[in-house]
Amino acid sequence: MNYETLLREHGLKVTPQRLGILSAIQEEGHMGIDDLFLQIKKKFPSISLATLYKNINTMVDVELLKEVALSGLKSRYEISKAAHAHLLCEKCGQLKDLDFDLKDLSTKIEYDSHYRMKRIDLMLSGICPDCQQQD
Amino acid sequence: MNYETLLREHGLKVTPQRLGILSAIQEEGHMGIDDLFLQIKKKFPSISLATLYKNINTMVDVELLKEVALSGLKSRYEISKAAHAHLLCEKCGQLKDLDFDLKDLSTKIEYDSHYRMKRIDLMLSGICPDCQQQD
DNA sequence: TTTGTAAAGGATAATTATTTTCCTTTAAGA
DNA sequence: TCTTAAAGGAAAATAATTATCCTTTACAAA
Repeated sequence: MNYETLLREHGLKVTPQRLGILSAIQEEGHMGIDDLFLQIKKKFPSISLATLYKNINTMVDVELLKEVALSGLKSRYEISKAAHAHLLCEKCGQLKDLDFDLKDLSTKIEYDSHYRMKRIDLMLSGICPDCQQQD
Repeated sequence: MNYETLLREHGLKVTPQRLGILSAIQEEGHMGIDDLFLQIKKKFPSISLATLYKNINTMVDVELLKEVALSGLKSRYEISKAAHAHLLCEKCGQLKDLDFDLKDLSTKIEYDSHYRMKRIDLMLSGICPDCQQQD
């Protein structure tokens, strides 16, 4: 994926920090602010947490990133893509994408409810196979 | 609904503040901390915000309440019931239950993924019919 | 290229959100 | 009634996020 193009397409300036943020998120799939800050500091030791927050917010605003809200935990962020489901392990915190297309469901509920639908999120949470072993 | 029984069944003491919190949530369907605090102050002007937080947390811990996480907004809380979907209006903030049973879907994904599933949430968001008019 | 400028970065302060502490009060079982 | 562990309230402490202000930089127009 070309992050420079991605940023420009969303009307944002290309900066080294932004490129670093995007590649870190892409590499992990999803990241929370704190992990992201630790990760990004490896490449940019002087980056400010405020810069990270500002960039996350602007990228969410232009819908380059999507915030995944989790109950009881801080949000994670992912690079926007077609609506899909998420699977969270409540023990180890790993968040995975599920290959489950939500478009048809969204369209159906849009039709039934008369809402102009913007977004659909399906979140499953439980204990992953690895963590089940450890009990 | 009998809130005294509900509290006792979850091993919690019955207090006037807790009864007030539960009936406020039930009346509205879902509430965030701040609205809940305003509402509950009508009946208990001296209630502390810390008390509200503590009660919400304990009731979530014993699964009497469920936290509904929303991206970009503070969480809402609802009284636990069978897994159902939610519909949020991004403009007016109203959150509604959708009569959409998620059990079968959860069971299927549990089987496919080998996770021990604890929870499933389906959240749709968009603009409600009323707010569409106002544009 | 150079240059002008709006936007981005970094440090810090400020604000907002949530939790903890500590003392008083109360629910509920003995 | 008592007893006591838990709950309430006020305030302080901590965590999370945003705003401010000055410096630096991306980038487009000359």
